[in-house]
Amino acid sequence: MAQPPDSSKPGNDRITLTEVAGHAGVSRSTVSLVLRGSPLVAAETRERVQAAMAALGYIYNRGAATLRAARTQTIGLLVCELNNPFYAELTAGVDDVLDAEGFVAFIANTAEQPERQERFLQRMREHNVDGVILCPAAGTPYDLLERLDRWRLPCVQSLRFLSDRGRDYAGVDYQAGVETVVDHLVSLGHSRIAFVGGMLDHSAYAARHAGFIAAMRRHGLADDLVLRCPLTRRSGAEVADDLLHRPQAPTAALCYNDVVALGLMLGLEALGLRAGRDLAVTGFDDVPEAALSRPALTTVATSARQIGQEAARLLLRRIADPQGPPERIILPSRLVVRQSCGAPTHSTHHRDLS
Amino acid sequence: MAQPPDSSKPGNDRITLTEVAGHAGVSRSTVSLVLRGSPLVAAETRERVQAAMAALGYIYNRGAATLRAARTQTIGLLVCELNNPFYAELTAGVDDVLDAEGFVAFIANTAEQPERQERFLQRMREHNVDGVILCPAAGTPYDLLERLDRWRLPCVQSLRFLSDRGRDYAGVDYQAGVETVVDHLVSLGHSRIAFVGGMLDHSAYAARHAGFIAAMRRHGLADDLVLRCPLTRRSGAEVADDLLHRPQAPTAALCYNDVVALGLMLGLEALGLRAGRDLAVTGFDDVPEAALSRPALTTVATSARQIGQEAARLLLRRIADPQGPPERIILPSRLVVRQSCGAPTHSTHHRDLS
DNA sequence: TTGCGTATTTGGATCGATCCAATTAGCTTG
DNA sequence: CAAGCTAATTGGATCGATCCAAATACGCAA
Repeated sequence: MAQPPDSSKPGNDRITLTEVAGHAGVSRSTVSLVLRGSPLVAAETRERVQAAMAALGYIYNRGAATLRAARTQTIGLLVCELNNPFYAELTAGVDDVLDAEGFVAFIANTAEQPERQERFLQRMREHNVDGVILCPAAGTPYDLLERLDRWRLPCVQSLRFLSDRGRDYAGVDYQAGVETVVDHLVSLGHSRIAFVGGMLDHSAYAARHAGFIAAMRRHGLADDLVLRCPLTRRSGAEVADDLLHRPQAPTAALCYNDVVALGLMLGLEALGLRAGRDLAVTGFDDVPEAALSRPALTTVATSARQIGQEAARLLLRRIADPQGPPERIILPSRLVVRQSCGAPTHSTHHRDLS
Repeated sequence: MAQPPDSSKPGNDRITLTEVAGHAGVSRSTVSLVLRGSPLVAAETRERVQAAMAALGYIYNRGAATLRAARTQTIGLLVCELNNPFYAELTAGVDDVLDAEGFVAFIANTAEQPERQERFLQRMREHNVDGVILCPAAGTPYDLLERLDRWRLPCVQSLRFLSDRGRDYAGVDYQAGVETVVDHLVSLGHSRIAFVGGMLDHSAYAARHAGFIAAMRRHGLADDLVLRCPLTRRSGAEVADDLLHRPQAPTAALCYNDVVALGLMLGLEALGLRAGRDLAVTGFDDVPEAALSRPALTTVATSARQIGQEAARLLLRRIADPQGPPERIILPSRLVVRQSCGAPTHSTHHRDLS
């Protein structure tokens, strides 16, 4: 209460490069070279400088460096729904790669709101990030990519894209994944298959829908049973009744993702029905709970963490070489057959655990 | 191939404050004042400057500002397992509050590795963050907090703490939560209750364990049935057999968190047993899948997002006033009774959905 | 000894903002 | 009308690093 708050002036005691230089008996410039690992400086000098840095507790001031140099070793990561475990896993993958390269990421949850996304991008520019990884929010204006170009801000799109022509992208082959599911359902004897879920328009929806259409046509089946609904358990459950009480009720429901599929299964149960017996149900993503539900959910596994890693690698490459050829990395997905599609399985005791 | 790459020099075309000043016909200093919303500048001038900024597409260079001013409007967020949906939700909460205040967060996944945590903290210092939110990795050396003090780096601990004496903290009342569960189990007639799960030592484990001990003693029951195991579904499942084949087998298992509880239920099933009938099982966290399992899991709901918001609010307050009194925010938890503890419930059709 | 190439080190200018003391403009008021 | 006051604006120094051209040291051949 009586102590003067003078001593708390922020940052007044920070060691600078000049002080390190004084302590080591060399010039500022030499210390700077050591800092950046230049081969120009003699081994003996380097050691002396490093000792001085350690002795004084020197902390590199990246902000000061940024003012003169071009790079900040910093990127922005914009995801559309951070609370979705899938994106959390992706973020962890990004972090894996960045950590190894000495980069750090600003995180932002755009919550599917383009204006929030826009605000965050401006903020990233103010902070001078070297680039961004972007999962574009639904409704993102189409000129965003050109604006990023004009800003000279390297960008890797992930999971979704506004346009991937001539641009870096890391994602999953949604279309092939959905086609595999259709093929599997058809092989089990289904011909009336519904595509369920997905409300917002973006490339990830378009790709899955295209996969559905393509596979159904390939098998000569009707491809017009498409029910759009929000990606929540609740709406998945609500769709059950609607689905079964139409003139030509489907015998299988291929859901946009696991969340909707799990909801649909609950909805069936509430009607006294059972997935896999009364209606084949499949999901997409292979979230942990998919293995856990009863019946366990047939779904498509996508490796979120790996996608994050690839996206980060692509961005670092793009930052290092802005002129290089664009790359698209499309990871395969994998069909995981469980009980919800009614396929014969061997034993309920051999469930996969995490 | 033949075009000169000269035009791609990064950042050579960035508009500076001086150029804005020229365009608006005022001095650098005035523009700077406008930028910081100073009341000193006349309304007419302010508008002229703002128009100039808009016309030229000026982007504030926070790095340059940081060099002179104290603040970066930047914080670090260190979580111990980002892939856990709980932490993802927390991160989203932090982002909510920061976004509103114009701050951004660096994210890092320490993956429970103290050395990774340390590396990241150094990096944060280099980037001159105004403060950090820390969920300390298990095994963090106890002097970390004092070092943070010495560095004058404001820190809010969240979910776990090394020490909360005289320090800011935002978390959940784990102890009370566990006690509520014990009370509930006892009210259902259980007296042999096991505490299952948790391998690493940190405050979040200690608090839950203390809650177990306290409540069991209060009821005059034996408190020595404690099984430690990693927090995965698999180890939860593996524990089932061990649990039931001991001399005085428990009739209830209070699990460290939902993941272990869900695993344990699968383990029971593999033995031909059923949670809620052969063994009461409870969890902690109320992750989405808890409502979804069969039987649905009795658990304790903690509001991750809200904790993130509170942690961010605390940190912003601390940054604004480094000398202010420390605050501890302990959010209550809420018992959610479902079927896995064998309590009578009304109908299986009234399941909560997300 | 001189000249020259290579290896190492250095000082001054610079990046783009903020801080601060000083200046100018515009009004009152005695 | 000069003095005094407030409101608004300004230029120079500064933060802590990097860049770059120039200086220095050293070894070796002519």
